Amino acid sequence: MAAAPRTRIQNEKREIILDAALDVFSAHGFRGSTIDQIADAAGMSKPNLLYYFRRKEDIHEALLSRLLEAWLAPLRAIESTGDPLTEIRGYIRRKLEMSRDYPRESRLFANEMLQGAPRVMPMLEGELRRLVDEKAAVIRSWIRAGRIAETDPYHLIFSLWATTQHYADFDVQVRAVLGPERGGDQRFEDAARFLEQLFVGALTPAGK
Amino acid sequence: MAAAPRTRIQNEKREIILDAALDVFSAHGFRGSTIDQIADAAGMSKPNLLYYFRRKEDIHEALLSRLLEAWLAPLRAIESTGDPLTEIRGYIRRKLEMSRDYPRESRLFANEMLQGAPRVMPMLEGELRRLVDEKAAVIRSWIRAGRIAETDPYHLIFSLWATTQHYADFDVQVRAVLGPERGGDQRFEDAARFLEQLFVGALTPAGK
DNA sequence: CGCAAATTTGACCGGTTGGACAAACGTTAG
DNA sequence: CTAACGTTTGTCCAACCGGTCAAATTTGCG
Repeated sequence: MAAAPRTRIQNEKREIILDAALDVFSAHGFRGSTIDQIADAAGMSKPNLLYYFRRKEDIHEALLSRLLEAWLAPLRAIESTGDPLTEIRGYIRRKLEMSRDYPRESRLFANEMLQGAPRVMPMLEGELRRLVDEKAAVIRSWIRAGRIAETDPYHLIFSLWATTQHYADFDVQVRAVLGPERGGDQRFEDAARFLEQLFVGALTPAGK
Repeated sequence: MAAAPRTRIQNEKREIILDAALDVFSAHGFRGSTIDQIADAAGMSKPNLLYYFRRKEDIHEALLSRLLEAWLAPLRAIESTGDPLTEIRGYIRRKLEMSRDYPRESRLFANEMLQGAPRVMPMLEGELRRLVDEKAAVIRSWIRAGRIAETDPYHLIFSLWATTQHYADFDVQVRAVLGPERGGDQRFEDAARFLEQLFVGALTPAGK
């Protein structure tokens, strides 16, 4: 495996291309995007772009593999040794920050899911599944210890994903419904407050 | 407005085309789908398909307008006169049934959102926004009457949408994580149980 | 049946798309 | 300075795409 040596310009231009491609792919999906669109957005000619990435799919692949790393990080950060409700609140906050700061990445992932995950299926069935199994076991141990209410750990995780990613993937809808006055930047703070209340409220054990 | 008279064959074939197009559009989005793909899936030649729908966009438009009606119905069905927690449980059940029985429609809508809602923006800012405002007022009246806990009605609605639609839009991921044994049909029953617990648990007023 | 209207098909068209290629242009290290 | 290497561009191509059209076929009705 000889590592391809990269020049300074190569590193810069590849970064510009990936950023432009993220715009395009996250909005139109792989098939719905064209190399010309990406080249335009990157401010270069199509042949020039193809000098840095030989095929359209190479760009998409680079984006996805980079995304998947960042995708699992917040879940991995949940510690079995911490206070359960604090850990979950922290997870909500991290995922919500990702929706606010990296909405295009979230939409790229959503696009991949809608298409049936043709390119990331092995990762879903492998790495992701193992990680979720592991964290589900942690949640179950919290339940057994009476530190959170009895609940289905898998569907709890799905709900955390769904509610937080919603603010990136369905951003247009959220903003349209809230209107200009309530749809400003503070919608993420409102969401954080609401979601912490929702999950903490439902997970606080009956005793307390 | 002269209603275009339709023959029996026209009604049947248009239905077949719309069904095939729903398959294709919901997986690849508008730009990522081709007339040939749809014609193939519908079992007819491209010119034949274009005899029933003159333009690709006409098919997409027909699907969307049909979808939007069904989309608002469950929310509309929430009655201010009913028992709050029963109404919300019913809403969860109806939305979850839609995710189970009409996942392609959900994905078509999700695709439209990811693309920035170019074709349904007026509906989001008009009809949808008005309806959500109306139901948010209902929820607020429940809160004022002390029948459910204090909460943000808009983000509550977003969470209900997100959690229920997740089982259609991210179906691949849900099935991959649950695996073959737990990812069978009963995942919707498990989800219903979990979500009712989640929202009822968080919304039950402090007194009770 | 027999005929008009509805349906289906194959051939075709102009524009777009992903990608190849060689020539021109820049950069940089000796 | 200059040769070698890295970068950029214009041109080109075959496949694909949305859509047209006229001819052929089928259907429904008196």
